[in-house]
Amino acid sequence: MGRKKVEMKRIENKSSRQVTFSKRRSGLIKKAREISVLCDLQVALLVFSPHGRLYDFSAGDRCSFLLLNLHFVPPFFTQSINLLIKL
Amino acid sequence: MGRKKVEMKRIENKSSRQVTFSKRRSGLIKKAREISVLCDLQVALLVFSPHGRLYDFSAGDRCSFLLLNLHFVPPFFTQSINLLIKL
DNA sequence: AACTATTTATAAGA
DNA sequence: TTCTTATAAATAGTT
Repeated sequence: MGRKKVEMKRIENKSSRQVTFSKRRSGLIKKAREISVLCDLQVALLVFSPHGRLYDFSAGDRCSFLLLNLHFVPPFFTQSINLLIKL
Repeated sequence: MGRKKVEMKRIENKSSRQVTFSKRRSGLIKKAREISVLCDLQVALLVFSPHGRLYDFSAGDRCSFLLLNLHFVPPFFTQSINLLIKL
């Protein structure tokens, strides 16, 4: 959709990538909210940066979660854990 | 989009609701994958039934999570906890 | 499970 | 960066 069909690969230009993210994020959140309302479900949407940091979290109007992002110090445990608690 | 504009409220007819869920779920997962690829992000999508059971989990091709859904017996702890671990 | 008339999302451009 | 608009894509109702 849009003036041209876009190729499905990483957008190399940083500002274009940022613009696309900003536009598509709203669209994605809108659609998540819609399916949530229409189909009587709760939807959580989690977006992470390439390095695993939580970048965005959206749960829709009818959906409440508490998200705890726990970081651990390497080398004992290099992963991060996200604790998602339904309220 | 479609033959008519739909009102944003719960679809009461169960089979229509199921059909809409099936159609829109694929669309939502597709869009989550697209933003993930285009913007170089990892996206996790969690869908829960009205009573909090995990119904669907999707993380896209480039995104690996391990999701543990822990249930607790009431009345001591009535909530469920979802442990989302980045791999 | 397909089709297709329409609505909706969005890539470029202003 | 916010608004516009041409076009691609999603999907509601139908077959």
